[in-house]
Amino acid sequence: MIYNRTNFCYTPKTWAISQVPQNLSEVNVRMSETLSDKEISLTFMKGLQVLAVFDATNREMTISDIAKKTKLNRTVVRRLLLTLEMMNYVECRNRLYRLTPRILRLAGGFLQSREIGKYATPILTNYSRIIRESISFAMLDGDEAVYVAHSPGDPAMITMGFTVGSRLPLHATAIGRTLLSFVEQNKQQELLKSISPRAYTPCTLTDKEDIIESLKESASLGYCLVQDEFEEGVTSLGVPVQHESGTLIGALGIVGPNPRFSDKEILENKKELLVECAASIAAIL
Amino acid sequence: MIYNRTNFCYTPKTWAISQVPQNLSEVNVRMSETLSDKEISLTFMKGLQVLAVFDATNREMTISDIAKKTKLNRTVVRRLLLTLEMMNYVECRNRLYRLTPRILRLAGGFLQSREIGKYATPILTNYSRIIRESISFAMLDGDEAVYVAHSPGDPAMITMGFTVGSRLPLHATAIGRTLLSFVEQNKQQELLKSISPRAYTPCTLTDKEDIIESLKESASLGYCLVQDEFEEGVTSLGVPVQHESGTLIGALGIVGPNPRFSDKEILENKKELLVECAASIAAIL
DNA sequence: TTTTTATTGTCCGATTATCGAACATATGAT
DNA sequence: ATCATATGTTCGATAATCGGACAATAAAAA
Repeated sequence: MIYNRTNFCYTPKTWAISQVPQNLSEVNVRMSETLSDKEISLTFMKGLQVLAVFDATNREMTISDIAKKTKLNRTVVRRLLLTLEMMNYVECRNRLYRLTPRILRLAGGFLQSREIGKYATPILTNYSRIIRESISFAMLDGDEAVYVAHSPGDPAMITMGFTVGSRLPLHATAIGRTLLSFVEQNKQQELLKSISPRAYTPCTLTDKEDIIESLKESASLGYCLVQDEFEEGVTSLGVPVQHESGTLIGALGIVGPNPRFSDKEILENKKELLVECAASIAAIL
Repeated sequence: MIYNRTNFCYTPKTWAISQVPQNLSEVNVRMSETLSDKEISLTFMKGLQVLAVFDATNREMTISDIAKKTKLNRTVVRRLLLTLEMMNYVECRNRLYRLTPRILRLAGGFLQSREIGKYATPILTNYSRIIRESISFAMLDGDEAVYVAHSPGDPAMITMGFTVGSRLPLHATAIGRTLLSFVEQNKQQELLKSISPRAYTPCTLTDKEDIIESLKESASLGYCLVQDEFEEGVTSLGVPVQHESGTLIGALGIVGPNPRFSDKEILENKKELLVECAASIAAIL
């Protein structure tokens, strides 16, 4: 007998409530109310947590790293990583685990859907030629805007590193504020409650009243212009992509140094083209 | 007492071996040999299977659809889908489940990694301006080439619907054959064994000897040119992206109607620029 | 080198989360 | 109305997961 388990302690599903949703704001509140806890698969949740810790800044991690970040038991993380490795979603090079291109298979169904992959992207590219700006198509995900399609225009512009999958705050960017402005009212209320507006620059609107004011303005104008609020010297323009019914699908945005947007006429022209582009995309969705 | 379980039968882990890897060729053979089956998490595997059935052609499905496709028990699929729904990775609109933008969080760590998102994409865009062609960056995943970055050049070109996450066969495309040609020898052998070359057009090389011949030619030339083999009237050009050490990272490719590649000089020029682009990308990886 | 520290690998009993047949119900087509 | 199909729900059986404990290994410090 080698193992001497004196104070063996099996802590049961307590963590299931306290720990699984990485940040509570992300979990749809209505869901957690209606869905009873036993209807869900805890192991799968943990696995998804493990996958989700790989982000832009954490590209490769050790088992322990991931265990710390996810607050999961190390041996559990290990088993999940081995599972991922066996399925070729991750690879391990001297103890550092990283995602493989196989991971795109999980998102592939979304990215390559007819709507986005096949139709939206070409339209974006088309208009980016006309407007001579890099156009992004973002959708609402929790309290963030997510780029789901992107037409790189000016190479200098995308050096900021925004690509498909990039996430932006809703309150400080034009594309985000557009989403916030044109989303259905009750969702807007909910989001406004949940977000805590961080000041990216001294210009960032952090007071919720101010933000609401800006949203109202955008709603009446049909577009949103944000200057210096996410990055100083940078202006962004956003327009909504809506169904005929008015329901929000997403938003288009262009970004550039302030001077590009200073001329009223040019701005107006860009806006109109962007609106046209949004209509084209809405039409095929 | 309502329930009358006469012939209750609990079929245990038999499926774990027989059914989990959706197609066996995809599972790294060495893995399944070294990794014992109890070191992996079966529930997580099933969850990943469920996510993976969402692809370009199956964008929204019912629980039963997914159960059939994954060959998993319906109630199991249901539980997994509810888990995904609770975590906002899928949404359900009148019984049809579909992926949400949240899914990009799983792939985000890959797409936005410094290498690909921040550096590679701008370089691609840059060179696509110079070459005046849409350039794609693909990596090897199993027996397919996966687009991990893409610079849409000519809008007409990408109407084919290839975007990030798209998958191409290795044997019938230039970018795929480039990967196959420049990958390490034993991996090449392995892949050649596993693939069964489908004839996409009458021109497609389906005889493995012929393919090997073509691979050798590409290896000596340093690039790969494939005409009419994936789609008639279409030519594609591929060059490898390699570390200084020679290890393959991925491949760049451009695609277009045959006439674009017919002029020897223009072709040579495009090739050289593409090689240059590949070197730039290799340098920052 | 040796010591220390951190990370990883492995074991295996305890126990719970998962499984899935069975039944009930809802939906939709003919 | 009838049939067919999809979904919701239950609950006992049990197999998969959990995780503390220890060993082995690697990395860092003395």
